[in-house]
Amino acid sequence: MAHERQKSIARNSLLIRSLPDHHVDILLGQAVWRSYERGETLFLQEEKAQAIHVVIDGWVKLFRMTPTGAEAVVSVFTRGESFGEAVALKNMPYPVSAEAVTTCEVMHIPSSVFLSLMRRDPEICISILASTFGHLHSLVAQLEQLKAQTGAQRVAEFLLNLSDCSDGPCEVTLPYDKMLIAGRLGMKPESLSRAFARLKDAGVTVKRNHAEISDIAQLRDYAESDPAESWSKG
Amino acid sequence: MAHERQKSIARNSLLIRSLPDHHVDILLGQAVWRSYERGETLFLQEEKAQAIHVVIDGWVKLFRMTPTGAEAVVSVFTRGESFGEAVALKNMPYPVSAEAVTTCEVMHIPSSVFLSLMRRDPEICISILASTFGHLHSLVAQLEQLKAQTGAQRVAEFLLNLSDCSDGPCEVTLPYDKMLIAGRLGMKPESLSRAFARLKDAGVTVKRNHAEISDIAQLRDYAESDPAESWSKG
DNA sequence: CGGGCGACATGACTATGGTCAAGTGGACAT
DNA sequence: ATGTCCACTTGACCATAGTCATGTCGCCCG
Repeated sequence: MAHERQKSIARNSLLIRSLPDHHVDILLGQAVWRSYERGETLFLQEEKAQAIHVVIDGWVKLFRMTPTGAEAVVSVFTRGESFGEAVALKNMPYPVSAEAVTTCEVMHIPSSVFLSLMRRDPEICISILASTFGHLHSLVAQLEQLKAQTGAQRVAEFLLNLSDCSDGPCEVTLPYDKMLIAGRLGMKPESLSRAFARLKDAGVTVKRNHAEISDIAQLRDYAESDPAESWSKG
Repeated sequence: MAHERQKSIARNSLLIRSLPDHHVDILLGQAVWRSYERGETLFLQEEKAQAIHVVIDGWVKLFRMTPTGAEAVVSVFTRGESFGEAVALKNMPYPVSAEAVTTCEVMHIPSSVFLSLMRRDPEICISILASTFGHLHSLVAQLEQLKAQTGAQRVAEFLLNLSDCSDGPCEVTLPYDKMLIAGRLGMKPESLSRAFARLKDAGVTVKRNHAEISDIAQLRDYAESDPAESWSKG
């Protein structure tokens, strides 16, 4: 059963916030609300999708198991973010598995509910397309990063995304453990450690799950500089 | 103006093929048909999207320019494939640029046409979501490949995707030049050369734009084997 | 026919990042 | 307190792939 706090987070999610109130009430009313413990599975790759998922609290990761058993993290979602839209509405098998990274609360909207609302009001499609586009865009950005940046630069961007200020010094808290951050950024934990070490030159100090950035602008320069130039003199 | 051959390719595209005939006729009737020369730009990153694009013939690449000027190829489309669906319907700026890789023909469907049809028949949303899901899926697959496979393995998968037979020997023609293949697979042309050289051990011979595979199954084994094991013994 | 250009191949060198192995240090339970 | 577990760090080593330089081949153009 949903408390008001949970419903309000759901209302503000990218997926739902632009819908008219009477539709939102129907969606929230028919949704399934669940808690997951750290490590619990939400669904597995190849499973048939039957719901759209909205994270209310905590963190959830999407990942793929490669044929050789290695795990590739595709994305990590938190409060207000949703996933599975396109898959659920087509009743297709998930291309990824989902697992709770921390204790978390998730709202599941059965795709049938969404589908019947869509028939009544096509505007809802646009909401879904908007979130789906968001995912598309973030995957494209990840691809660009993997192809064009070094590990340390990807870590720099990761920190920049966490920080809310736009210049000067800043502090950020790492939202989940470093093993997962490494996975999300396409590297091994050892490499992440070394990337953090390198970022010391760019004014970043990391202690526990806390990072201090001495100058946001400097870090941004580092993240976007050409890997070829200016490193030798490190 | 569209010939019948062009219209028939459009009808068979993933985006359009599941729509009812009377809608398809409207879409094809209002589409803009254009030819592009090799190197010509279809649209630029950050430009506002106003149409959905369907490739009728030739090859089109989507790519991003990084802040440092490097180019990251996101995908390469050919006959029957469409792109820009989610972006166009939200009137958002393209996250990528598009360029003709060969001389090609492209059909542009103004998003207004799609939107008005959607209001009449919500089923159309599902078609759009289906193509969008396809793109999402292929990006996820690319991410997994980049994170979990070596260059030579990615080349092997690329060849496997081109081949239509499922075992035994096989010949494939490289669909566009090696510089672009390298970009698509996230490597430099030099590395692609070396990757092809390595694949000789896996039974692949490349001459010009023609590749001979002595045994599809063997190549598949190579593509999915664990990078860590079995390589030292070259 | 010869010159030049661009795609592609190859060699030498370097750097990024994966692997393995040995630590450190915090959290938690007994 | 003390031991154990696990995340994390660090060092040594090596494979992969980027960079730079050079060389070859095919092609277009005069």
